[in-house]
Amino acid sequence: MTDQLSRVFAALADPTRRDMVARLTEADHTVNDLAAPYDVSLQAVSKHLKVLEEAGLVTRTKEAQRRPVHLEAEVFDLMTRWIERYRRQAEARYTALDAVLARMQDADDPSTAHPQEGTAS
Amino acid sequence: MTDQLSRVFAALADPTRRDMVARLTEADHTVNDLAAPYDVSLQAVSKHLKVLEEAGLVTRTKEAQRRPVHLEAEVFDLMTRWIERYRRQAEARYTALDAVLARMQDADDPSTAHPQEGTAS
DNA sequence: TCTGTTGTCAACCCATCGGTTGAACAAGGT
DNA sequence: ACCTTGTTCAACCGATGGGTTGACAACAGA
Repeated sequence: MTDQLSRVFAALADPTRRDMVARLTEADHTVNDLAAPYDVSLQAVSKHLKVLEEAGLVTRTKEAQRRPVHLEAEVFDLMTRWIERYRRQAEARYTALDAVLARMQDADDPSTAHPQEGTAS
Repeated sequence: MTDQLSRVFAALADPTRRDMVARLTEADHTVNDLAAPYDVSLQAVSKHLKVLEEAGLVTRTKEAQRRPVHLEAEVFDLMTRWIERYRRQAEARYTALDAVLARMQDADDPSTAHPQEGTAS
């Protein structure tokens, strides 16, 4: 799980981290500030922040002894690009190719099983 | 991690599973079919499929002894809704409030250090 | 300089994840 | 009734994830 896209998805798979991100859209926050609503230790929150940071979702600038956390919204684009790309493709298939697929399944031939690799990056 | 949104994000945090989803946008596939490009066991792929299914990303209809896997693209909306909501919020803040923030920083007064709390759910 | 605040690092615990192998099951084809 | 094909279940393994506690670093203010 080295690529950024994976890290971003993984980061947002946690409800606490999603909530943090949501709150960070309103304003920057210090770690303490950010930790307040959750009933976990400050260290746990610090870990969450580290995950978000490694995903590129937030940055921390050290300002005196407090490190305000700042949201980097551009990373969202990484996800939306991925999602939109495949969603559009899927939708196209469901609408225009509906009848065609039905026919293809009808003509399904196990011997020519074609794993369908395509680009599949 | 019980909510669907978390499950969807977690499911897509794995490159292999993302690749499967990508390929499923082109056409439905059987498990064998789907497993072909990867050099992991068939059982591993079956597990991945289970994860995708529990996230609501795919459905399997038993047809004869093979279980064709079908992509459910609507779940994508769940993510895009979440992402777009907060991205728009973040962007609004970055653009409209840019100057305001700059001025606030300028007038920065240590005694009124204002952690910027706002509503902070 | 001593103290309090803010945050991180380190070690540990337990649950989950992604992978394996081996066995089982279910539905055709012959 | 077989055997083959397609797929899943079960048990296990090492790595990772989210949580804890305890110690420590860095700076502000007295």
